[in-house]
Amino acid sequence: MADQSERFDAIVAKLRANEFKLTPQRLAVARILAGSAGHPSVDQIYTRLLKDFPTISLATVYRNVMLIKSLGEVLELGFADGSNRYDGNKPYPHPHVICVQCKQVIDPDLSTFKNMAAEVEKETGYRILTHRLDFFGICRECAQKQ
Amino acid sequence: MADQSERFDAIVAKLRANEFKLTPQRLAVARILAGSAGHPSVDQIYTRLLKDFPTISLATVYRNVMLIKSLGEVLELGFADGSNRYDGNKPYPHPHVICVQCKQVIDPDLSTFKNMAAEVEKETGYRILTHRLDFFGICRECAQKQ
DNA sequence: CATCGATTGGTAATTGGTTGCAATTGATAG
DNA sequence: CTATCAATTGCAACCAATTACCAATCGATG
Repeated sequence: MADQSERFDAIVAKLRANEFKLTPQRLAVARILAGSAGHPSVDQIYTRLLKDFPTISLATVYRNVMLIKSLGEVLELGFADGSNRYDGNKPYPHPHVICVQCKQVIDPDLSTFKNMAAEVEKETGYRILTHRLDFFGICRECAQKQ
Repeated sequence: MADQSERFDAIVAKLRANEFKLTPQRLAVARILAGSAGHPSVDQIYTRLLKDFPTISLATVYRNVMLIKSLGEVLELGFADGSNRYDGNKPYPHPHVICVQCKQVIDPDLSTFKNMAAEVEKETGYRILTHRLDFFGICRECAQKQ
C-alpha cells in the first residue's frame, strides 16, 4: 500500500493545481480516498464522514469522489450489480480479490501478472487502454463463519 | 473457438436432462449462444431472432438466456455500465478484449495467464470461485476510422 | 387425440444508484 | 460589516435494463 499521507498530499496538489476550493468536506473525502481502506463505496465514505460532518450530503460525497476521479487520482471499480468501489491509494489498474460474501476488496501481490497488456496488444492488434483483473472468492473469515 | 454444433448439442442435452421443453424459440436462443459470435447482448440476440420469429418477445429471450445460464451453459459478462454480454461457446471464465468504441468483444489467446487463481489462493487465503480478466482498448478497425 | 403444465407474448412495474435543481451556507475580499 | 459567489444541502426525479404478470398457446406424453 502506498503511503497514505503522500497520496493525500498528491490529491490536494491536484485540486490546488486545478483551482478547486479546498473545503473541509472535500478534504475529508480526499483523506478517506487516500487510505481507501477496504476500497470503500460512496455510501461507505458517506457513512464514515457522518461522524465528523453530521450534515454532509450524499450528493456532496458523490460530487467530490467524481471530481477527484476526473483528476485521475482515484480508481473506480464498477461491478455488474451496479456497485462501485473506489481506490485513491493506488489509482491505476491492478488486480483485486473480492469476497463475494462480505464484499471486502483487497489487493493481492501477484508476481506473474506482468506485461500482459503488451502481449494482448501483440496478439489482437488492439491498442489497450486499461484492464481489469478481479478474482471472486470467499475470504478466510467468511469461510470460518460457515 | 469451440465447435458450434457441439456446443449447441451440449446445451440441448442439458435442457433435455432437466426436462425443459424444447420450443423453437428456446432452441433458436441456444443456437445463437452456441456460436456467441461477438458475445451478444440479450437485445442483440432478440434482434437477430426477429428475422425468424417476428413475434418473439424480449421477455422470452431473457427467460431462455437466464435458463441456459442457470444450467451453467453460458458465461455472463456483466459490465459496470449495466450492459451484459453472453458467451455460450466458452461458458467458463477466460480473458476478454473489449473495444470501447464499437463494443466488440473478442477472446485473446494468452500464453501467460495460467494458474493465477492458484497463486492468488496461496497469497491471500481466499478460496477463489471465479475471475474476470478484461482488457479495454481500441480495435484495429476503430483505430483506422479516426 | 386429449390433457395439462410449461412456455410465450405484450406490457406495465420495478429498482436504487446517480443527477438536477432551488435554496442555503460559508469563506474571502474590500 | 457587507457583498459576492462558489460549494453544499436536501430532496425530487431520472433511467433503462430487467422482472412480474396473466391470458393465450404450445409441447410432450400415453
